[in-house]
Amino acid sequence: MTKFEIKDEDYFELADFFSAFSDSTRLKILVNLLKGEKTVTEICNLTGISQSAISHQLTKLRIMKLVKGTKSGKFTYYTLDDEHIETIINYSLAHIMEL
Amino acid sequence: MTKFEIKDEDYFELADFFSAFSDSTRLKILVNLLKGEKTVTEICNLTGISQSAISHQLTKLRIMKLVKGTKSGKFTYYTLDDEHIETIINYSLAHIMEL
DNA sequence: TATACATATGAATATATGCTCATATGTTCA
DNA sequence: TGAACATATGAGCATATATTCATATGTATA
Repeated sequence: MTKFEIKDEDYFELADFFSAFSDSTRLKILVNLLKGEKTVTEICNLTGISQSAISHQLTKLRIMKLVKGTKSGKFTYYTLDDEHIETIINYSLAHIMEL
Repeated sequence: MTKFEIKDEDYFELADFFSAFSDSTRLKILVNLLKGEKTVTEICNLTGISQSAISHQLTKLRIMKLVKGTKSGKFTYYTLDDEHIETIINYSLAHIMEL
């Protein structure tokens, strides 16, 4: 049971948070980053999704503070920037597996 | 760490699952149902959202098997139909409160 | 230095989504 | 029975979203 008051703006913030996980491309990116740091090209190869689409989604994930990108030479190394991602994805994955 | 293989279709299913939580109206409905069974009109009054909008979103939540509606006379009593909802919402709520 | 590689990003487009409005269906009760 | 109430749903509309295509920027290397 939710024990505290949830303000109207909290619902929008919460909806935005869940939106980050509501797209298969972003989920694929996040799941791949669970295994460790990756460059954009590596994520493209692992997912089979175009460079542009991956880059656009990484930008969104960066804005949402879920991933972090570190530039080094011609590469940008991406890592997860939020410790809750793994728990939420694994919990929800276990959930849909039950169905 | 995710220990098993995630199939391509699983990503779409997972994205659909998160989509259920990615709208403030649906979140408001779900949070209100955490407190127990409610009729459509009660949810409208508690949220200040129109009957039509609530009914449309309840239909979506029903299709996604997150809520269940039981007709009795002129009322339809809605309840949560998935034990994971409370955990996921509370965990994510705690998360955004940290920011 | 010229070329290939790595990444980011704007514009255009197609599709999805959520709301309102109107209305249909069914129930209760005076 | 007729009016008020409760809910569901289709159509239309406005907005959001994801992708592709083209291109810009920066780096490495032959």
